[in-house]
Amino acid sequence: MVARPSTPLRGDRPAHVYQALRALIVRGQLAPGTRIVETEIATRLQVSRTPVRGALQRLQQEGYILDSRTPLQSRPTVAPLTSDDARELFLIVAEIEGLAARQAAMLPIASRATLVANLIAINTRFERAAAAKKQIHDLLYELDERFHRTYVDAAAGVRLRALHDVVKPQAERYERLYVSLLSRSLTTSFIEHAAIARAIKGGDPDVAQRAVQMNWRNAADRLSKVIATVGDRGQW
Amino acid sequence: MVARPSTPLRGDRPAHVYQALRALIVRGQLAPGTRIVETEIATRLQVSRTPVRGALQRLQQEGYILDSRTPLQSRPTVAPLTSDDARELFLIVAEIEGLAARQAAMLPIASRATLVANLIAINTRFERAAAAKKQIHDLLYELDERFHRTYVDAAAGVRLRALHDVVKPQAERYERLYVSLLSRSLTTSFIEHAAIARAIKGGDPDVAQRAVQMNWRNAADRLSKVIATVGDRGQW
DNA sequence: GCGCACAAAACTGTATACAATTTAACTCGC
DNA sequence: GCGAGTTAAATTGTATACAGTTTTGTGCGC
Repeated sequence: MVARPSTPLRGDRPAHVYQALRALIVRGQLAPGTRIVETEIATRLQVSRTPVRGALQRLQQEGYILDSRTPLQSRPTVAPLTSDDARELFLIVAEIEGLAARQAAMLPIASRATLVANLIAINTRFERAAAAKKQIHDLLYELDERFHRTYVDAAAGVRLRALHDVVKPQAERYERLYVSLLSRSLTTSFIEHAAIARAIKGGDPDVAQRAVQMNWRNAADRLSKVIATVGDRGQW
Repeated sequence: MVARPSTPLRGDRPAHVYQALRALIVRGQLAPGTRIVETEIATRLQVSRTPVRGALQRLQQEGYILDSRTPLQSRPTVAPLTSDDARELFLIVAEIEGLAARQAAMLPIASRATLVANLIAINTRFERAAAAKKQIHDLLYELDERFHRTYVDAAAGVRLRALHDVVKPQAERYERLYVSLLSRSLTTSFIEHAAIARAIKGGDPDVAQRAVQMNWRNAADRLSKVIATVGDRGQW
């Protein structure tokens, strides 16, 4: 009897709008700088403005949307992608995941062994994908992401994981945009991942934390250089 | 002509509700575990449910409010205060402020000198307040908070500062609750602060970062022990 | 043709009405 | 008296109406 089966259920509408919009922003279909209009989104997604409003507030708080305030009024736009922002974001991820790795290294020996085995397995696939003649960017991204998520999920508490869930996807905006430009440095990534796995296995919190920080700080350097070359997006 | 001069202006209502509720939660007037009802708050603050809704969503995302989900429904309650949560929260603050200190140590020498002078000045007042016969808890808290905020504001970028603004106030819930129990360890805090200032002055990022992390990790240890003794609040 | 003034349209903030669903209360039977 | 079932109250999710602002468009004077 329902008009369209895809209509989100009561209670899921805000989440639905949130995910739809976030996907559009992360994948670049909503370009940086684009103005966002509540009514337009509401119409397109077949819901009222109320759930849209909730989703927009969340996106804004998480940093996907900015208030481009003219004199004294808020007008939401898609956040731009800049070299400075990329660097800062990656450094923050370095700390969050570094803390997770630190706690992973303090896990009891049994769970640590399982975790390390998983990490090595993922990294092996990562190596193969990076060495392939024809690199599949989506796969490479997916494996890198999964590697990091594995030890975060294994060791982080609720708060740290929540923070990770909010911050990490924003790095995806940059990673997806520049993954083709960064594929050269994937061998380095593989080596750094191996170091992380070794450190967690060794059980030294400081070493594990530093290994992760190193990985992300290097990525921050590489990425911000690339962006500075190619030029910022959504900023003029 | 307006009924009450205190009525918030158009556009400020959600922020107003947010701050009012957050203050109530942080100061413990809204006890952990308390059920939060939209209509009740709307009535009390003389606004409609719409701005209340926005404020609640934000509070929830930031961790002040939880969804105590019965079968499949969301029912917001004030988040409990537990030993585990305190520890995790403080460890996260350690990383965020550690990163800020790291970047403070990389500031140009001139701004660094000013910053360090400010830090030392604040810490001197802190020492005096801690040594006073009759400790004023509010003042001690305020000085500690200002010490850390000083180098964060001086060195952190927009993203890191935003993160700090969201995470740090939550630590306040614990600090205020247990400040009387922790006042014994204030001398230690003074020494740790001095170490932080020295490290930033020295210009070594790693040392500065570690000094801050040490400060917060120690605080995490002390606090979680105290809580474990006294017992968790809002959890049963 | 250019700029300024005014009017119209668009958009957001807020309030409120309505619907769906959960929670509480109450009654009836045992 | 106690429990199950049923009904009433409360609460949230959603939509929509309305008001205040900002933006856009248009025409007039110069």
